[in-house]
Amino acid sequence: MKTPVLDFKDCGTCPIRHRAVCARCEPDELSQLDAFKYYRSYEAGQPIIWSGDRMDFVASVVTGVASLSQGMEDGRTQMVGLLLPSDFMGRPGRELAPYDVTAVSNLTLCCFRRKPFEKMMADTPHVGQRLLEMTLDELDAAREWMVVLGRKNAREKIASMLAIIARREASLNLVPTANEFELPLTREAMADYLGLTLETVSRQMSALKRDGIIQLAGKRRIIVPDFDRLQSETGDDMDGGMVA
Amino acid sequence: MKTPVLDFKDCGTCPIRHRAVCARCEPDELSQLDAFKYYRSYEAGQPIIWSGDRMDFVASVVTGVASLSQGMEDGRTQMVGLLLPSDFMGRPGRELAPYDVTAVSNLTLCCFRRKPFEKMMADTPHVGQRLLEMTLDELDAAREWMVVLGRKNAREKIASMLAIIARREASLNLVPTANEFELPLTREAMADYLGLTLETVSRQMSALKRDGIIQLAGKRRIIVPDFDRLQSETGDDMDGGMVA
DNA sequence: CGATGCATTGAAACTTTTCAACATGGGTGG
DNA sequence: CCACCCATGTTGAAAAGTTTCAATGCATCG
Repeated sequence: MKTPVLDFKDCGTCPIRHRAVCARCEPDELSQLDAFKYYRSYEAGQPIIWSGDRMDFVASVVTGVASLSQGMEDGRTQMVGLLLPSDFMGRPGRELAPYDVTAVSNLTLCCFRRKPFEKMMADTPHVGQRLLEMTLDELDAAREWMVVLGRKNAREKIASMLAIIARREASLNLVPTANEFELPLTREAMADYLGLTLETVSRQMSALKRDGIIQLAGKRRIIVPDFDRLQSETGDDMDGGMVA
Repeated sequence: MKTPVLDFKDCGTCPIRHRAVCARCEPDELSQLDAFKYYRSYEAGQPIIWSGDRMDFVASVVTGVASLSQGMEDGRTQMVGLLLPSDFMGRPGRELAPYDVTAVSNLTLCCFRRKPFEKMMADTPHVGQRLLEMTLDELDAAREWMVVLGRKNAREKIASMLAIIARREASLNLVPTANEFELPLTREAMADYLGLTLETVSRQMSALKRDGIIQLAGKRRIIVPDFDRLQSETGDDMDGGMVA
């Protein structure tokens, strides 16, 4: 498999230009960023960072999906974040990575050397402001996920995950809901995301298929004939559910 | 019961002065804040905000404990945040509250009217910078909690909660670990925090007591004879566990 | 074509929940 | 002042849901 070599010399053609941490940068600020940015690509499954590693960069996900996960020493693993295009990785001011970061699918990052990025944040308030907005959104997402982990049963967990991925997929493509999409996770990754075993994930996927909530085309492509029906399996409030 | 009337005219005597969102404000900025701040107190158990309410203020917790929780319409509830002194409540730019907020213990808030606070954030970058730091810390805490919810068993969950509360208690009092502290939560609140039923919480508390990991003085006061022993019940790595 | 990695399915074991009864302990009103 | 009451907490036993262990299926890759 050949890793595609990216060559976005120009932020103007960047697919995440309007949603990433640089969303509100002016042309001169983009060229400032350009001075200390570089792209890196990873193949599906490759590790990007191990917990405890020194991290000299922060980055935006340009294409693909990455996971943040935390391991317990006896081997149990919990995914604590799923980074989709435009999401931000790393923390300004932090030397050591607190989580394992893995490329879930083929992935391209737009990396910024950490020190100059921190300097830019100090000098250019709206970069920090944008990062604050994004961090608050991530905190909301993390809290929504806490409800899934703490209070939903296995079927509701699976349905919730599918609904969330479908919605995010749709929002990237600027359509209301995606009724067909590629599931970027293995069964094991889903299990780590949902706090289940991979067998339970497999069983519940089969059950949702058997009940006609979803169809599978191959192992990874999901078809949702009726999004409301999927939504009603999540256990969430039908309408008011989403945060304002 | 009489609600104590607070009268911190002066930020100089404020117990959270050095940790809250205003930590890095200069005297002139504090007097700016003073123009649109006010204190409110609540008794243990009182609701502060219901999900969906209009929220015209943001606030710092001065004393006491508040909870953020999300309900599912069938009655299941998951606590998604526990706000201790110096923690920030509300989101600049957001009109409607996404969670129920409840005073867990007697509570005093230092409230700022939202609009002027937003203006101040725009004009005074370091307020936003401080809020970004605090939000990133909260995100870390939320992710740590996701591991607890997703991968730990009931005993580990209880031990984790006790260890975390003991540590936060200690850090407020500037001592390394608190080996005796007041547990501010009812069994039901603990259950909502941990994604368990209150019966399971009760059983595991009894088990930890039976095994000598903790002692109970009354219903709420917890004594931890050996903090390492408690820590070893959490399932976490002994030392490297804490994020850098 | 056999090996390897991922996924599915079954049955037994285990953990947590559910339902129900009982305990405790402060407060209130007789 | 005491009895009773209500909220909170504890404990037991059966039921339910999830995990564990084990076998099998299916596709891809060398």
